[in-house]
Amino acid sequence: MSSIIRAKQDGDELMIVSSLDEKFIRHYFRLDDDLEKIYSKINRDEIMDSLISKYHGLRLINQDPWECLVSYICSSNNTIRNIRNSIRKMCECFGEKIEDGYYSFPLPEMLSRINKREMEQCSLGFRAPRVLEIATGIAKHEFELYGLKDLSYDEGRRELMKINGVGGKIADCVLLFAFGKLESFPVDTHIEQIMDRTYGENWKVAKNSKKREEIARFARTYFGKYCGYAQEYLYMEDLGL
DNA sequence: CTCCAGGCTTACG
DNA sequence: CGTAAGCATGGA
Repeated sequence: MSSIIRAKQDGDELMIVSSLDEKFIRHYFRLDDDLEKIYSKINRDEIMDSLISKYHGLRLINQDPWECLVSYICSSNNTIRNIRNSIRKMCECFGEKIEDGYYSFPLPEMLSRINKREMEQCSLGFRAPRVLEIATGIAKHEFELYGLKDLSYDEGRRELMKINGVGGKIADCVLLFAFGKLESFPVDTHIEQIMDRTYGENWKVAKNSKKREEIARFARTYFGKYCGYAQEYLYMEDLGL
């Protein structure tokens, strides 16, 4: 599906120019989410209350699962800047040209035919073979990524973590940003630091690898079933936009 | 030069 | 079980 969406907002009026139908647009931008209801659930303290005021209207999106999965495989031990550059290069090199300067995200079938040498221009480092491997697996129908939408959060997470290069954090990102599992609470380095300095030690772990799991578990009980939205607002504050 | 970045895998006790 | 090195690349 290669198509451009042009969007701008004037006050509370959203203008969309696209060849895609309204149903897709509403789904992609999650326009039918009842934000006030979600706010009332996650608004547990003054901190979240101020974030809700500051970023009022901020929504999650329903990204394509394949694009989302590859993007976060590329995020492993990497900077946001390098991730964006790598994704852009993959689109330019292996995607389809839509307009001047606009390229679609390459499909699994395309990337499955790319060799390591051709992939080097994307600067993916040790992540490149992981991307090519899962592209091949999906192209050959050995892994049914799009079938995961019908699974529960826990089931989907187990399946995603079977993929080489996908652990708990990346699985949580795909579940939240592509499959709309709002009970997902991805904990990366940023969120870990935010949670440490904002919510102290509501979890008991010295400093082992299970700490992030414990933070996510706390967040789920603290913010509730829409904690994914809480994560988005916390992360937004850390980006400092 | 060293250290770290929207982590994960593997090796070793 | 648990912890720690290693991983490619680019920027501070």
